[in-house]
Amino acid sequence: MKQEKVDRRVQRTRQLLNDALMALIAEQGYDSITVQNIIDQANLGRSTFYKHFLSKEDLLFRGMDDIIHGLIWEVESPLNVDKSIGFNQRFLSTIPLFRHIREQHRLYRAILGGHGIDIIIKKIHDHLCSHIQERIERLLPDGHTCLVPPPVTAYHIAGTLLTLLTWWLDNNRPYTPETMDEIFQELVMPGVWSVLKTPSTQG
Amino acid sequence: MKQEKVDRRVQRTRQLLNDALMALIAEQGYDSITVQNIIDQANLGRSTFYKHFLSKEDLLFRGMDDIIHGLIWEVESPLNVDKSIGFNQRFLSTIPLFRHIREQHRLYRAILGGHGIDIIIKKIHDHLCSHIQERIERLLPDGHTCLVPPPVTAYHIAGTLLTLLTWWLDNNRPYTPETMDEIFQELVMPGVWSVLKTPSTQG
DNA sequence: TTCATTATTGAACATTATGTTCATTAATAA
DNA sequence: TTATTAATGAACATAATGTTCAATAATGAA
Repeated sequence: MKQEKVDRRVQRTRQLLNDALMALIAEQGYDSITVQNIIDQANLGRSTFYKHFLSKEDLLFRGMDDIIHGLIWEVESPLNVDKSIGFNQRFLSTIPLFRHIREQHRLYRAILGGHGIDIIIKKIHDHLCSHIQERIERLLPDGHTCLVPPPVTAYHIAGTLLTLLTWWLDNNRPYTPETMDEIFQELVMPGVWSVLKTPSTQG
Repeated sequence: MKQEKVDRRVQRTRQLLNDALMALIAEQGYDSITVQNIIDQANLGRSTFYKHFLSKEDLLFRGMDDIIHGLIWEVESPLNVDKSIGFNQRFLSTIPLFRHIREQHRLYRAILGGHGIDIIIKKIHDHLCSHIQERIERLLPDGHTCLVPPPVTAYHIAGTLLTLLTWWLDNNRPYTPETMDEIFQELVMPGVWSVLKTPSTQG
């Protein structure tokens, strides 16, 4: 039902600019990139760039949805969702996530690592947060109160995931995705179960 | 034993520039600050700025040691160090840390919050890391192997601390430092004890 | 194929911030 | 008091941003 017929040239130009940006990010990081670099890489005219985007930030923002959806999909993928999940079952497998990141580790290292891209990290964190919060709420019995409010717990889990990912990328991925998942389960989940199981009034 | 006699004018100028930067960071965040803003705020000439610093980054880098030492001191403070600490005692109280941050929350929010300053966050994380790693090693029996290597665990703890701090600052500090410490102990420490107590070969 | 429409091009331009230079003025230490 | 050193501010060079416009090329629809 799509009636948006975008001119072939427009599609091509946007694609070229987006690819150019991603290539440059993976190559030299984000901060030092200039509009000139981008149009050189894409081999397009200066005015063409500004016909389509306001700035390199604008190009980044509109392109990052692809990256983020690709990443979130790995967390949300049907294989990871178990509707009958309970307190003693696995809450979240991070194996697909680590595998996905490994496949494009140069790009993800530029985004998450050492001098990462703030705004994307924040967006990824936001998405992870709301997804994890949903999982927590789906899992809690009605009227159950926790020692720590679920939004804080979700924020914490998303944060630890990003921290482990960052460490992994900055240290050249010394462990397999499977091992990283084990580390996540052992290091993060005990505290999470602890605050989810324990109501404010100890019981 | 200090034989460095720095000209009064030099001290004054550097102090003014540093104060100006901190005030601007707390007021409008770091990214949008220009050298012009800084010298306007400090009420100094343009060439004076470049006599002392190479760029606003340079000014930030040389000034941030004060911030970082102020913060790290709260974690390392004698009250927090217990040489006889053992597996079942408190590993780290974060109360002084949250109190310290609360005192300068505008500055710290600009540094750690929403659009924080990457390079400082990284530096703080590095310092926390090595401090926490020392604590872990001081605490482990000789020859004890852990399920997760202590450097990873230290990296994780430092990350969670910064995550909780960031959440706290970005949400206008809804809880007391004491409550935040409780959250830290309940959410983070169970996993940490779990991986420290458990050797690679389960025992 | 034709042709009106729309996108790309590149050069020129205005603007803004950076970083340097230097002669003049002012503050400092001794 | 005085030699030394710092601050000043205006002028300048540089580099990146973002805009404009007339000429050219690609596109889609008939």
